[in-house]
Amino acid sequence: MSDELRPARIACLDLDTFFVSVERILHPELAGRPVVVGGARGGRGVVTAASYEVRPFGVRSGISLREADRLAPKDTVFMPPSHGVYSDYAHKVRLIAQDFTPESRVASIDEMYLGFQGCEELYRRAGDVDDDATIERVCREMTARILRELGLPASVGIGSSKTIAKVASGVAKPAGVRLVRAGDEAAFLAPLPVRKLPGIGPVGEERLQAMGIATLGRLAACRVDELEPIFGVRAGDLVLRARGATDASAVLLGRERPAFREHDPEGETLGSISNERTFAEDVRDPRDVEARLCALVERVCWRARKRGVKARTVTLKLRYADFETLTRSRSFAATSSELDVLPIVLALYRKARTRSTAVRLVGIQLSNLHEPGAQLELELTTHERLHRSVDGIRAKYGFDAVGAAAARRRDRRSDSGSRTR
DNA sequence: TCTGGGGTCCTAGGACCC
DNA sequence: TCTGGGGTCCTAGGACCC
Repeated sequence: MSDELRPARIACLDLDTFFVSVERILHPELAGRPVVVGGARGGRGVVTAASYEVRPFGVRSGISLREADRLAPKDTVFMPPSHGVYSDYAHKVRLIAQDFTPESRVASIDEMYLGFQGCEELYRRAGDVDDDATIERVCREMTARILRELGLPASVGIGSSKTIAKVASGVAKPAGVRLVRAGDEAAFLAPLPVRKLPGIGPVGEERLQAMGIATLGRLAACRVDELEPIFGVRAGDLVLRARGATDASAVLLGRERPAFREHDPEGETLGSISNERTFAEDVRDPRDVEARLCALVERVCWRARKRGVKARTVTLKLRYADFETLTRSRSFAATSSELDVLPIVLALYRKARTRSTAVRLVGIQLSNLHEPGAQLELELTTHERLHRSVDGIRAKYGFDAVGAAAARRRDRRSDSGSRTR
């Protein structure tokens, strides 16, 4: 069979309860104990990862920490996430995976796709006649090595498209490998609930439920025009994928997630940069809110400069205590300086904050990003010179080492006197 | 279920231009 | 004499993913 006709062989490598697994490496005494990563017990956030020990009690990622506290056994350990450490481990996993195939795409911190078409000869042993079984064996060797060298359990799904591989990896958990052979896709998907298909979330699930469609088999039998009112232009794609079709992205593995993209050769989209913060307690005083906005603007602008991009649009996000959420955005000449962005953000905020209700969350997003051409030293504005020196210090000591927001944080700490050295 | 934080992509109306 | 059509940008909101 030629390369064009041979069905793609794609593996989805997914780390099991990744954040929990890393915490257990750092804190071996957590092994076998119920663990929730997300924040302090009863805090304001949500669960980002729950160990298998607490799942039978209904604790899963996405539920509030308060709810998790109510459901979980008393000896459950709650801990805040340490994202920097998780990134380090994710990187080590990627290096191991790349030993097995040169074709890989990072999908998120704990998930990647691997292409195996064309590798079969490399891995075939004497007597091997079944290439699917060969790749399945290789994937088991890969997860065994990740467990042995890093201590991280992982699962793998193998199929003819990213969708099939992804769904199969979910079925394989925990610590399993699930192969779906070419031709078996529709039968594999049919009994699964619609929610298992990437692209169908809580809203889509509910709307399908209202139409009496609960399984992917039923969805696969739908006509596209029946689903267009619900899913719009995505209807056709969803039906095809529910039928197990191999989409165009399957062979090429698609693009990397823009969050992990270095830059964009075509120059059409560079994604966005955002930071948002839910306050430990709702904030009523507008000046306090403005101080938090200032810190967020500083942070996103710093990240933009690190990436070497300038933004043409800023979006303010405001969530009141009663959860009413609004966004306000403004476009302007491309910049990556908080000295340009902050006045715009403050004007947006003062206009948008029409209620006296306390504020729960603020967020800042930079979008409409552009890569400026190389600049001569002489062309740098005063602002840009200032940022260069500040960012140089941050490169050594981190974001919080210097800056207006950092100064205010230090003030607050010494004011409260709660911090001792 | 009193609901995080980082993203992507889609929709839809209005402005503005040709 | 109230009237076109297409293209593109801006703005606001929402679904979804991990």
